[in-house]
Amino acid sequence: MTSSTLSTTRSAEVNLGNALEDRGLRRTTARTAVTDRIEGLSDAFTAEQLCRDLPGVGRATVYRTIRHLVDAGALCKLAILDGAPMYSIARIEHHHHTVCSRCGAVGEFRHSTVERVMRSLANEIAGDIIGHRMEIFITCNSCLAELAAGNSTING
Amino acid sequence: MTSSTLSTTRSAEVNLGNALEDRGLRRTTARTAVTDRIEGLSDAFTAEQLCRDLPGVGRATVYRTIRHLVDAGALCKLAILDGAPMYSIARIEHHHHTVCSRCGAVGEFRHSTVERVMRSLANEIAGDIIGHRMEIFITCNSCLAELAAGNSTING
DNA sequence: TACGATATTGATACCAAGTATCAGTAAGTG
DNA sequence: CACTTACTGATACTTGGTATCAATATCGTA
Repeated sequence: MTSSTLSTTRSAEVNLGNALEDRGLRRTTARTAVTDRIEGLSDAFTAEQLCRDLPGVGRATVYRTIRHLVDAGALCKLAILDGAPMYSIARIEHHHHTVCSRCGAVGEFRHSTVERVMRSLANEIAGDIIGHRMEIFITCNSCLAELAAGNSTING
Repeated sequence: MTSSTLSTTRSAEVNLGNALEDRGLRRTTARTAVTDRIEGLSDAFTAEQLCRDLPGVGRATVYRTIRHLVDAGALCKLAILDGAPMYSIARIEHHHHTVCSRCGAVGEFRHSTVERVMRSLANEIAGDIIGHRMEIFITCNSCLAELAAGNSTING
């Protein structure tokens, strides 16, 4: 649903099929079904969700394709505290995620200060920094709107 | 093994048993075994690890106790990208984690700039920020030392 | 365009992590 | 001590994901 307002650089150049081909993988109908589906999604997704959406493609193939895409750097894998990992198309080179804790919508953002902080932390951390991950938990705008509009949808 | 050099505020006041009692839970032998074991660990751990260490305590009880401790805020749960979530005693009020991607050692650190960045991000993110998580992936000092010392241990 | 080596598929079985169930047991109370 | 209630843990189950492997699709080449 809502994605972060900033840095939603939805570059048209994202092509998951090419990402696979670039790794020497064949362009098969099953893989195309998976990549097309992913490209059609606006939000982050789980592997199981994709399996449900593509009953014609075997579970193993869905999982394998996702793994290839992650290896290719075309998808990024998000560790979710409770529940299965989620994946989102890596449209932005290095970025972080917002996760709405009400509806689960995931957005991407980039903030140069975060990178600067990382560099300054290098002096204080024992060991070599090889990467980082940051997730910001939010209540997204559409959820805030729903909540403001009389909580009509929350009675489950 | 190695934990981050900074902010290892190993305050003696940490008592997981009390944390459970404060929530109205009984102080049973099984729970005491679990909390004692956790307090004896210097590193973050997984639930399965704890089960192996405590063959006298049922799996269900280990998992239940961990869940209670997390709910009580006495343990923090770390989402690991590949593998089971890890837990560490929440010694520091708000902190982040370093995870050695070679040996898995988890350290804690706190950095005021991170918090300041969060506040500045509030203006740029669509929605209400309700929390964040940051993990820094490192190669820890002891792994660096091992690597430097002729890679003798890496042949598995 | 047909051939054939090779990559891919997907049904199945499997594994690991974690939860629900529930009869039996332990804690705490009077 | 008796009794209520919380807790335990063996078991069975669920979920997320991977290994296997015979059958099949791809794609470079003749």
